[in-house]
Amino acid sequence: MNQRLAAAAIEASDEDLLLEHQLCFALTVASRSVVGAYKPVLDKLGLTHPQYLVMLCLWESSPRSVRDISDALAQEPATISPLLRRLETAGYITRARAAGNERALAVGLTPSGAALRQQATAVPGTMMERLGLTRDQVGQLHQAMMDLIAATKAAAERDADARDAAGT
Amino acid sequence: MNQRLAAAAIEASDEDLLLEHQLCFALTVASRSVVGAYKPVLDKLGLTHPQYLVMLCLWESSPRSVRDISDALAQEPATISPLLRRLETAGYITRARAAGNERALAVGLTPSGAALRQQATAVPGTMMERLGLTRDQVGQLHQAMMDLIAATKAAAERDADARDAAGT
DNA sequence: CGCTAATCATTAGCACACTAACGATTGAGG
DNA sequence: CCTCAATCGTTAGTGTGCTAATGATTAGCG
Repeated sequence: MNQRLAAAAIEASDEDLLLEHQLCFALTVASRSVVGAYKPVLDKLGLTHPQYLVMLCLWESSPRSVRDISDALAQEPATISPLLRRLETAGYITRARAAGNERALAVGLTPSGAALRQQATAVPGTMMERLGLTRDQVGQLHQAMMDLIAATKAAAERDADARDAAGT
Repeated sequence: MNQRLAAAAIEASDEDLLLEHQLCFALTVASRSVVGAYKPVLDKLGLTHPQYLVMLCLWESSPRSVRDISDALAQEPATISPLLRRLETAGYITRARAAGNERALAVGLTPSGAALRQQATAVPGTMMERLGLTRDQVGQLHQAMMDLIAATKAAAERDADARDAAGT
């Protein structure tokens, strides 16, 4: 029965290849569009969107390591590293060796970076208003995205398991 | 009344700055994760995800101009241009001057590029299965993304109008 | 205690994605 | 006709984002 459903679900139709039907396409465009909608707002703070996310991260807790930040943002340390360098140049963060662990970095806030939080408090509300979204709508979309992320994670783990089994 | 609702909607709360509450964050992670989930599948076709979208575009209609493709994919021509060069190197597309308009380009499919469509027909179904999504779920998410895109477009137009008014 | 494996951050190399600036071609108005 | 503005594609420059490789440090295990 599950077999039949699965078979039915993956039955290929020519219409499935239409660009306009692709969820992945709609998703990437939505992501780029929403990030783009943040631009005029974040420009006032002198931040790009990825940099804004790093600052949110540090306003919640600091100092923290590069690995810690990269885990929180679901990105590779290699992506975060140059980003932090730019934030340091901008004068918002400090980068020092962690006490008691010379290989880890302690990424902290400068007074300027800490002060920026005050201006940033207005950003989420401004964006909801700009996009004409209610808190409920944001919450529902957020949940839908989290479910999608969980689905990709499950797929990645199945792939990893399959690789392990093959490698055995 | 609308004023009161709007005011209530944008009332800033400290919790709004929590990374975990940001729709934009969930959206970017979801986008990267889903694109990442395509990677093992598209690797078999020798395509990156953006390249896959260009091919979908051309399988629907070709030859077409760079401008036409960039409009269909909601991207800048400057982004598409080097992407097309790589697809040409891969042997999937041709780039020739358009008949009757020497400045436009006619981007077409090679036999190899046209043949690739057969293998690609399995991709959407494979991805639905990989992510454990039904057609209904995909449709609902797709609609939610389209609504979000429309909201950002409306915001961008308001910004443009405001600029025009200021420039007057 | 000492060696080996794991962890941490960075760099290099590739591919997007954007804005701005540029040369080439075309169209539209005088 | 003919100039001038608009359109087309490309390039340059900046900023992500990834994988792979590297050097430095630490931890774990004999």
